[in-house]
Amino acid sequence: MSTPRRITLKDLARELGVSTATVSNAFNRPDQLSPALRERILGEARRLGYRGPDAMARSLRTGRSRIIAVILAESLTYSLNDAVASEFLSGVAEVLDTQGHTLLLLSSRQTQAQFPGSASMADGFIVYGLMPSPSLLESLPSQAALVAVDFDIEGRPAIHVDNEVACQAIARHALRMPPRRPAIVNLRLTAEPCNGPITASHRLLGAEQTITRSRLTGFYRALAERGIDPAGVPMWNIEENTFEVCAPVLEPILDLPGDERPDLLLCMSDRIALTALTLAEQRGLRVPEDLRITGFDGIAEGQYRAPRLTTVRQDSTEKGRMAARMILGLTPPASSLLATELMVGDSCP
Amino acid sequence: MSTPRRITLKDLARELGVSTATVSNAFNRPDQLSPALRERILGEARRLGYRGPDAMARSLRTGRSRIIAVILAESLTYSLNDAVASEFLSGVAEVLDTQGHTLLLLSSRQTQAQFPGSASMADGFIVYGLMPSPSLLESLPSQAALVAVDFDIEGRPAIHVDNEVACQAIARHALRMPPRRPAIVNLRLTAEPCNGPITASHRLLGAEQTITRSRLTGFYRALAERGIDPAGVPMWNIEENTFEVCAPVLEPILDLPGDERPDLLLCMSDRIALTALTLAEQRGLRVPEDLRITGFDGIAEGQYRAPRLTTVRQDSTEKGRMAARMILGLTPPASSLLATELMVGDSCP
DNA sequence: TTGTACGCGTTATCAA
DNA sequence: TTGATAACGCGTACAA
Repeated sequence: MSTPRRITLKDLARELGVSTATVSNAFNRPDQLSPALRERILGEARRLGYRGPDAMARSLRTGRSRIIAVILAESLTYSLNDAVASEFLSGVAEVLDTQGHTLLLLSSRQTQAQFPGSASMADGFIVYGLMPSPSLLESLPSQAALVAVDFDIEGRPAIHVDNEVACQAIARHALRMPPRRPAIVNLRLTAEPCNGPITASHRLLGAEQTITRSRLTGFYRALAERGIDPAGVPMWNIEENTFEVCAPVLEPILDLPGDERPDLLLCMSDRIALTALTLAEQRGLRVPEDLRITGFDGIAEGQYRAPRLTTVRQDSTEKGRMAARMILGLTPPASSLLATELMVGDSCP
Repeated sequence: MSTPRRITLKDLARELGVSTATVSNAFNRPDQLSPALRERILGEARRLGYRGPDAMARSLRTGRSRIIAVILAESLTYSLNDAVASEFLSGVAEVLDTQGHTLLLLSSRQTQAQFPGSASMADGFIVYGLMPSPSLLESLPSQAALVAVDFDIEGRPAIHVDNEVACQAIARHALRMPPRRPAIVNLRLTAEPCNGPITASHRLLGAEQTITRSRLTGFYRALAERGIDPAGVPMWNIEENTFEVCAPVLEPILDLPGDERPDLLLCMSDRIALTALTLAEQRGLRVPEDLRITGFDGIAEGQYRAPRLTTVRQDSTEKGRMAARMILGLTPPASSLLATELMVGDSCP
């Protein structure tokens, strides 16, 4: 018995009595050979069960894999369950699909110190949400295309949302009705991990490290405009944008006696705001009468419920599309800023 | 100026005056050379900026890419925003990560008739949710590892949840309090796409084509046990598990006059059930007093709200882990069945 | 313990 | 329009 080896382009060429170059052309450049010969080659290929040029060999030869990698800041488990990250990926996938490219998912939070070797096959990298550790970044092919999203990498194009303007706008809206006790719930803002109140002893991350710092600046501007001293507004911090992590931070706030409890919660994400909403409902607090709540993101879950969430919508899908177009060279690699949209719902009319 | 060509293993070997085999071994088989030499090689590699063996060349040589592809039934846009699919992917990613493998995302619903060529680089394929078209399946490398999830592919291992038993259990629970007008809301059950009532003229898909057929069988068994003729229970069908598609189907049901409106809705997914819950609340219907609702899946969104959803929890994450272990050969390739858990919430106490 | 030499399957170049 | 041939960068028998 001969070994049932997989059939290759070379086998096919030998079988047909033509050169490998011609077979290759039959698959890749139809204009380079006569239609008749091409037909004969394709027919024989089908007959012999040859599926076309091997992807790995082609990649080695051409130096391109037609794979684009997205490097997510959080674990895949978190990112895949997060509406904002998921929408972003949708946008990326949409463009890649139409361009015959394929999507590889990577995470900065992984068990290994380096990316798996297979990661470096990608033709380009979209880095989402957070600067990976320098060593991770080093392990990427140095000349690969790279686009940063929601943060900056020196010398690379970045895609941002105008966080500061957006937060100033939503805070302005909320402050049109003066709150007695406004409060801010931040997301990953402290230098050291912290789930709870932010005190004077906490150092905050800089604007180049986290988008939420820009959001806070927006809130502060609006507060100052209304003559409210931002320093007097109590703040809390949350490390992970999930119900499980948000709830224990928010519960004590809502359980404060009525004359200490905030009557306006400016939240840095819809997940935080929705968690607050759920917990408020469980406690019989009326929204917006007893408590007004604003979010950030504009995720579906906040809009398909009653009361609808007042929030700022960022078009994560479009952000993904932009990143993908840029990484594929469909768009010149230049940093850009996406606009946001204030969405007035029922949680803060 | 010489071209700044990327440095290769061969360059490194020449530079050091050792053979390529030795350099290769320094990276891949530390035991095959003296520690001293290995140190020298690794050091020089760092100095010259050599990042280790090229992934494509290695893949061509070894025939393995350390990439595992997941083929999703729906579009990536849908799948990434669906809690059940996302959890499944989390489970897959978790195992792949610990094994130094990488995750490629593919969808059966794409613009092209064939998968992009890069898809065939994957060492294995996890096919999730639905049989892809035969031509798509054909375009996969014939000898690649393959695992089906939530449906069957002849001659391949499959991973299932016990849909029938689960649905019989939850219907049994619901029917302990006899409903006056029970109804069933199905998901992708009709042979022809249908968003609305299912009539006698509709053909239904078979159990080998869709898991929801098994779910229906479970409901029917429980109904028959209670002496209710399943044929008399009105059914609706929904094609896509999103709020946008569910709502227009459910609204007319909830808008029926009180003496025609169902008082028990057996839903085939949590998304359907949650949409019904939201719409019911908007209409001032009391749940569970006026309307009892059950779901399927056990997604977080249904448990972190009031009233909590009565549902069946399937462990999608574990399903993903199993699929990944099997595709990596950590587990023998054999079909298996996951247990589910009845979760009694407030929507149908 | 280290080196030689071949082949993995393809595409690009150049010549016919 | 087609063919011959040299890379692409690496892994691994096998020999030394």
